[in-house]
Amino acid sequence: MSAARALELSKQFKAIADPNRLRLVSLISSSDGSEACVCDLTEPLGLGQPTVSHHLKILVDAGILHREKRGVWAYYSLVPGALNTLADVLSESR
Amino acid sequence: MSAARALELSKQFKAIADPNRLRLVSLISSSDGSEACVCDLTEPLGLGQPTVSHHLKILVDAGILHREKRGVWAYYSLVPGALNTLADVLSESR
DNA sequence: ACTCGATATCGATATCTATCAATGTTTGTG
DNA sequence: CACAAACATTGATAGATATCGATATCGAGT
Repeated sequence: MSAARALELSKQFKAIADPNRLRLVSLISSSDGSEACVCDLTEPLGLGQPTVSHHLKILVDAGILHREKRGVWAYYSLVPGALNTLADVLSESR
Repeated sequence: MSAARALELSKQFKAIADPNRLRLVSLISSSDGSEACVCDLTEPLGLGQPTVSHHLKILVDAGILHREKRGVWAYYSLVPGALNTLADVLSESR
């Protein structure tokens, strides 16, 4: 694996290598319609709103979540295939 | 996903969420006999021996690598199934 | 236009992390 | 036993990160 490829992948793995962000991804994927807004996510995580927004931004910047603003609410959903790419990397190194 | 489970998984994801450690796993898995000693890993990574030992320890502590001392050399290999578990977690959240 | 509610951004801080130089430990060899 | 090689550990430091409080932005309704 090239250093460049490793750096690229590590950015995505870093994004999910946090307990609260893992729970965010899990909560969103199991939400109704596979999307959720920030207000639905602060309470189950026990974190403040700015902190949740911060984590969501990291996941969006890493290409793992998609953000769609509808009215006052921001809806977050999984980017199709993003996690599969990471899963494949791990599966290939068995 | 429970907070405890998320914390447990995040420790393993943190272990591989580093470009040098991703390359270590890749190098080891593609090595002859699927194992490598520290002396084989410092040069391709361009890191010092203590730094490589540090990264390997993190991967061992996370349950991703196995360490076997034979003579003066320490041979590192993948723990069977460890990466598959992580891959499955990602696949389940599609 | 004004206000309110939802979300994002900013600033600060405490904690963690990666790296290296130096040193310690262990194993094989003469 | 002394020495050398492979590896681990320690100490120090610079950089990254998580969290929070305060503030800014943005859209909806009155």
